[in-house]
Amino acid sequence: MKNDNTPVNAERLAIAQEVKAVLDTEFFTALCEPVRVDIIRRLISVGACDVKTIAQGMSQDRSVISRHLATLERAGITASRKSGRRVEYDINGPDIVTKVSDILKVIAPMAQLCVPFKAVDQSKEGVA
Amino acid sequence: MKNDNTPVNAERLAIAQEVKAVLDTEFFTALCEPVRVDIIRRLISVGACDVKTIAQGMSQDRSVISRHLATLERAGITASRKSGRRVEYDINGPDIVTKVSDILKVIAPMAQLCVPFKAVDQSKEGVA
DNA sequence: AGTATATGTGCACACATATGCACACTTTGC
DNA sequence: GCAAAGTGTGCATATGTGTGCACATATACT
Repeated sequence: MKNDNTPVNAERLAIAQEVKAVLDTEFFTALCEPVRVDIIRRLISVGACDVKTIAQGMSQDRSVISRHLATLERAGITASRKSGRRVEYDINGPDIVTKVSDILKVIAPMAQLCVPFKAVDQSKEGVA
Repeated sequence: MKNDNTPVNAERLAIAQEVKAVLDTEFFTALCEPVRVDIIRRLISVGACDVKTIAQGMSQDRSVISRHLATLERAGITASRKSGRRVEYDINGPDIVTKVSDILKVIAPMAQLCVPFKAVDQSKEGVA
C-alpha cells in the first residue's frame, strides 16, 4: 500500500542537494570566532567605522582586528571603503539577510520532514 | 512612525543586543566543518541512521564520525536514540528551522538599516 | 557461559588558527 | 622633502581541533 516511488525520499534528496549549495562554510567560519562577533555587534551599533576606532574598544591588537575584518569581508559580512589613509568597514546588511533568508527557504521543509524518529505520514500528504 | 530623537541609533543598539543572544557560537561551529556538513546531508537524505552506516560512506574513521555526531547533538542539530547496541542519529529539523528563523527575525531590519556607506534617510521613514 | 558487533573515549599527532610584535607601504600635514 | 598617522603583512608562538589507533563498555547472538 506504500507508494514506493517514495516522494518523501525524493524531497529529502532535493533538500540535501540544496543544503550543499546554500551552506557556505566560509560564512559560518567567520561567525564562529567570538571576537569577530564582537566586531560585528560594534559595527551594527556604531555604523561605518575605521580599524583603529574599532580596535580601541577591544583587548586584541589592532593588527588582529584588521585580520578579522578581512575575514569578515571575505565572508561577505562586511564591506570596506578607503577614505584617505583610513579604511572604513561597515556591515553588509542586505547580503547577510539574503544569505540567511536563502538558508531558511531551503531548510524550511525540514521542520515537518526531519522530525527525529517520527515516521512521516505518506498517505495524507496533499491534504491540508 | 518613529519620531524620537535618535531612532536609528536606538534601533541599532537593540539589534546589536539581540544579535548577541541569537548568534549561537556552538551552532555555527558545528556547521563550519565540511565533514559535519556531509553527515548532515547524509542524514537528511537517508533519515535516522546508526553510526556505522553513516561512517561507511565516508573516508574518516568511525570514531571520528562518532565525535562529529556528538558535536552536532550538542549544537542541537541532531538527536540520538539508543536502539539495542546501536545508536541512531537523526536531524532535528524543527529546532534547526526555529533557530535560523529566530536569527532572520533579528537581523531582518539590517537589510535596510545596515547598507554599507549609505546614510539612512530619517525623514521619509514611514513610506513604503 | 563465550563470541561478535556497535559505540564511545583516552591518547598521541598533524594541522589550522588566533595572537602580538616588528616592519613596509600609503596618505596626510608640517 | 620629512615626520606622523593608519593600515596591512611576514614571522614566531600558543592554543584549539580534526584524525586515527587501541581499548573499554554495552548489547545481541550461538
